[in-house]
Amino acid sequence: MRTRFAPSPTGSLHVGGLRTALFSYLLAKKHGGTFILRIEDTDQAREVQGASEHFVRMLTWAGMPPDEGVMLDEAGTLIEKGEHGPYFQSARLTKYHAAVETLLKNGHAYHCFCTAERLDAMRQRQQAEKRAPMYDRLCTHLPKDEVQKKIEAGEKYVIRLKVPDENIVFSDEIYGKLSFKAHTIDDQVLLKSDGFPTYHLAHVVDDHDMRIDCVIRGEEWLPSLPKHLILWKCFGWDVPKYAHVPLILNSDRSKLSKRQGDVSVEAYVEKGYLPETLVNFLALLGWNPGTEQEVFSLPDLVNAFSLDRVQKSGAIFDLQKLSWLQGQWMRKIPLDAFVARIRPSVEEHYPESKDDPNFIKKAALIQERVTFFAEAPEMLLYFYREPSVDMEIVASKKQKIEKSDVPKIVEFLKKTLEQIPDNAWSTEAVQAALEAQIPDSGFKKGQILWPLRAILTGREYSPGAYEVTGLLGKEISLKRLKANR
RNA sequence: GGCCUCAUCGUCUAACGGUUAGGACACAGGAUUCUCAUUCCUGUAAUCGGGGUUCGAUUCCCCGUGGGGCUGCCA
Repeated sequence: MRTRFAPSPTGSLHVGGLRTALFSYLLAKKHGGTFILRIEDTDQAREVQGASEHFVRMLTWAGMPPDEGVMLDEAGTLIEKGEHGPYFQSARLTKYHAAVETLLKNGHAYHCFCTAERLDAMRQRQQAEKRAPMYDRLCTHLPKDEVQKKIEAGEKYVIRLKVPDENIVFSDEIYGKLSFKAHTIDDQVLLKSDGFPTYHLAHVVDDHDMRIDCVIRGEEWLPSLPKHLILWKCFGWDVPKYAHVPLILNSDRSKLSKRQGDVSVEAYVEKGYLPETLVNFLALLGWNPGTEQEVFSLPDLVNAFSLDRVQKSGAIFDLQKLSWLQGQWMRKIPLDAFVARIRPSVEEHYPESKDDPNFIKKAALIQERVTFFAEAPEMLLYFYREPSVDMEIVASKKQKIEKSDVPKIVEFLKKTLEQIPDNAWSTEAVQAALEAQIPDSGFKKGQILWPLRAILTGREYSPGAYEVTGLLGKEISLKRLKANR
């Protein structure tokens, strides 16, 4: 099974593009096949420098680097690998020209010398008459010698497909039976006047050359499918399977666009989403496993994926579910990997954390409270810096603590904690000591633990009082208590 | 306008003629707990409308309605 992802290097990778790539990747891997990256750079005007490299980087980030076609070598330079290249369409011009020659020779295509002005006027007229804008085939009737004369005179021309008069019926892997009426299909331009092919020609020639078994692309291509089918037939080549994937939508159900949020994969990378999160989320957007499992790693997906469980209708990109999945994946990360990921930024904020023997324990406390790695330094602040403590927070009304009680509570905490020997200090020891003494203190557990936590962290919300006290150590804990008598 | 296409809770979706229409996110309650987060339990919430076919339609067919895509010498 050979599949491909074939983006146009006109900008950064779109989340919809990544999902199309994901489905292609999954289908290939499901069958032990090959996932190919081809670059469709036939529009010179719209090309963006560095886009191809960017695609490879994003695919690699997501865990699905191409097996064949355009990729990066160890040194990070863009290379092509594979027997069916070149994999940049701009390097395949002779192949397209040869294909066009066959079409011309067999009468499936013709030269068209119509100017942009004439075409514009024609379309306007058709619109005004409430007819579908289509090429009127003026140049189909040009005699051969006149065509020759015009070419020799240096007149600009394009090559158009001569659409035969027969209806098209086809079965898409996702949509099922599809039908198109012959007279609604336009004589598509195949070769532009600059000598470059249009998408339509290049797609068919390349997917044939590259032995693609299943073409997976966005639903927006559905209306031009009949043109492609006609081309396969004109060339006499076996038609691959086609799977058109439904669109990803904005919350107002329009095609996902930049105005309403982030559409580039890079934006999600920068925000700190894990590749696992985005891949998992995108897979579930339009596909379901048929079971109640929701959390899938890439290998899980390879195992479970099939095209027949892909949805036909577009799906709204739901940030809330994405965020929930991020939480799921954050908590799934092994502790040592989590530590490795937050370590650099934490050390940058608090250089002393580098020599902290309890760093791992502190990291463990925040792992289930963190959505993005970048939150870690802020969440660990009170371990490495003196927090400013607000008496309004310490004397919490919700915990039924009066300001006048605070000195007594602090006194109790000091007395109890001081009893713990320096070398026996630990979360467990703190817990044992406090729980043994609280019943006789005249206060409830919450009236004791809330102020302790608030004084040590300066915050309303944080990991538990025992854990914080245990990890902060006896000296600092008592120092902060004394400062807030 | 024309062509193609889609349609189940707010959102993502399951149910390929017979279910009290299921799950997840979100939301609301509750449990656990010193707070937050996590976890667990409970609840609110959907088959676009109208015709057929059938003993029986979410499911099959037709017609509406609504949405989306395409309608470029862009992809």
